[in-house]
Amino acid sequence: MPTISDVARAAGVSMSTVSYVLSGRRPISAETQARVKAAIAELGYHPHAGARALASSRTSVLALVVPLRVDVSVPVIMQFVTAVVTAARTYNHDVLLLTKDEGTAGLERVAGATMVDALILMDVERDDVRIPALGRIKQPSVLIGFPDDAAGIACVDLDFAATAAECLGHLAGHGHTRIALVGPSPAVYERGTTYASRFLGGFTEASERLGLETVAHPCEPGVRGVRDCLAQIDAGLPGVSALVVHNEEALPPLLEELRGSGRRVPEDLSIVAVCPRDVAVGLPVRLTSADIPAHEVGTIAVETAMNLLDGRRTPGTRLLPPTIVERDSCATHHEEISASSG
Amino acid sequence: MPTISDVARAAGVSMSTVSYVLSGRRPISAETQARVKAAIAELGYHPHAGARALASSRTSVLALVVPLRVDVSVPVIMQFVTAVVTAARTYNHDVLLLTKDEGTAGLERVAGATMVDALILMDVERDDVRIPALGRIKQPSVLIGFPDDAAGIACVDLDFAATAAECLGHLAGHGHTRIALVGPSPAVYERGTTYASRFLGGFTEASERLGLETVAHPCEPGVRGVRDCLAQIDAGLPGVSALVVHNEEALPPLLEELRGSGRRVPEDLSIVAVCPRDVAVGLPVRLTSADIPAHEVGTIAVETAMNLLDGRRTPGTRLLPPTIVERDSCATHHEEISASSG
DNA sequence: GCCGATCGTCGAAGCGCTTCGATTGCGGCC
DNA sequence: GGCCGCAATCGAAGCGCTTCGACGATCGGC
Repeated sequence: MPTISDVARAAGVSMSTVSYVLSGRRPISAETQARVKAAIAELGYHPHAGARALASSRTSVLALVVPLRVDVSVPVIMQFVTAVVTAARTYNHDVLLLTKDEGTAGLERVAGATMVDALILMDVERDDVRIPALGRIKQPSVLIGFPDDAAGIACVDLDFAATAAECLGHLAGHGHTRIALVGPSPAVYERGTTYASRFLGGFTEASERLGLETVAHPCEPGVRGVRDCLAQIDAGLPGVSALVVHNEEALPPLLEELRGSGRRVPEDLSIVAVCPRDVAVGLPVRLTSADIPAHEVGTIAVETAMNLLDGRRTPGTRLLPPTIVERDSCATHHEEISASSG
Repeated sequence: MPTISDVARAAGVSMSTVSYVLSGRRPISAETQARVKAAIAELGYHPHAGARALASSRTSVLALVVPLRVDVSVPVIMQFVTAVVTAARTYNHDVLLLTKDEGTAGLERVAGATMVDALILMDVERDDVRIPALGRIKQPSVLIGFPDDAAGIACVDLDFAATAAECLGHLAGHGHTRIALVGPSPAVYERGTTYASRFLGGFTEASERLGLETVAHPCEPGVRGVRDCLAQIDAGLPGVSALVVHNEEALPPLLEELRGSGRRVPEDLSIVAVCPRDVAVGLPVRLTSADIPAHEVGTIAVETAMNLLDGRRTPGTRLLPPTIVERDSCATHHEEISASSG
């Protein structure tokens, strides 16, 4: 492994000149730059990350804390991860992968050891124990999600309240007045993952504002969960004509169950789902959906981290506006057609 | 951030003594150890990772190269990742996440910069360009998967050939003689991911050995892919009574399609799937399956990397034996019952 | 009662890099 | 024509840690 002084010797300059060519922090003449770069290429020189980190206290590594065994769909998590890693690379950073179940210890380890420049945390909970830990750390951090007290912390997420309102608005615009929410599994609410309650809050609020009749039920995973949830909905709101589904995992069994019981989508029941685009189009019925903009959220999280690193102040909170894409799961509702009761 | 010399001063010893307490490389008296540890705890000292890497040329970081947008199911990838991260932690290592689409550059970057101690690569292809790159790198590496020329490279994977044989054996044991393979999507074969061809090879070989009548077809993703694949199978092997499905993503639409066309599982058609346990039990019919031991593979990959780091020679290749778990998708076949033709 | 081993500890030399003065030419200005 | 200022480069001082050789003290053996 050649070192910077090998390069310097080969190029006939001093170590510091090589360093400045690499960092661009001081002007170096074009000819010298060329010689240095040639030497670097010829020797196959790579600066030693540890030495660099030691001297500059910059690591070019971002920590990403991902949830492991959670109730949120794995492909969605992976989309966030992909987005973060890709965005990080555009800033010449790599990503160190931590798991949420290491809790506070993982954060303190990588931060204390100066292994990373900044941290990005996914799956933030209402009263997340990791939030106070972030205060004890010298590196900046960005949350994907939203704790109860987001004061002074950079957060990025989809505006779930607005998304819920948008879904209801869309259905109301199609003449639906009796609408049910199929929510995430109860475990998600219990854990205090706030996207669930933010969505529910937006749903309730918009329901009142629009004068709709609605019910909301969480939905356990699996076929049985879906069946139970549908039963509760039918019992609580007879004649329901549309569903807002905020639960990716429930979608396949839900569609299957509806089909099995002879309810056609969208003729008998309209659906608006909240899910990534690809799951919306991958199902038997192409679903009208509010997109989960994982890529955008991940990218913004990294950008925010970089801004923080450069000392730029950034808006504490970024709530991305929802986008509803119309597909084949929403029909216009006419009162008489579905005047049934369950 | 306190440094080792702060700790030394606080404990009234020299820096080197602190270092030896931490590393255990030289004997230090119990009292001294106690004082040093107390000082460490009190000051909240964490060794600086960069400084440590510089002085010891050990980083305590493993690189993990994951495929991003591939045709292999995301949850399965995530299981490997989880296993690797968890196992790495038991060896006090962290994991740097690289994406396969960075290709050779990513490997060279992290290896050249001495950011990691060893590399673990997933989704290895027949003639993977990354293999030669590994030779130019000073760090050891472990493959999850199997290239054509595995000579001298540490590889870990499920024994897919044996798995295929086991699946056929299981079905043959239930009296089935006309069996079709629903393979991965054609893209997987084209990419040269060898697990597909190893499975197919094992399938063909066992089919002949057992005197079975079989066909094999790749299966495109989605409902249409499944439909086409089934049509081809019915045309090519009329009266087929069992399916071996080596394609997790196809399972849900496959079951749905069968149900839609009135073919019951297992009464009319038996199925053995190759997939992780949780997808096997999460479907409408609990599938008899050959497990994909992601956790075990990931763990062994990390162990192997650690052995390599410690200079221990390890068996170049680890092929894990298959395990078939019987569930509800396999029925005993009686000639007369399914004497139909398509 | 002396010698060599052994144990526990210290000091100092790096590891490879960044960065902050300092230094050297040079052209332009009064 | 001397001086100032700038552009381009160099030298050296660390950054925080590991590790090797050295050293004093203790101890058993003869």
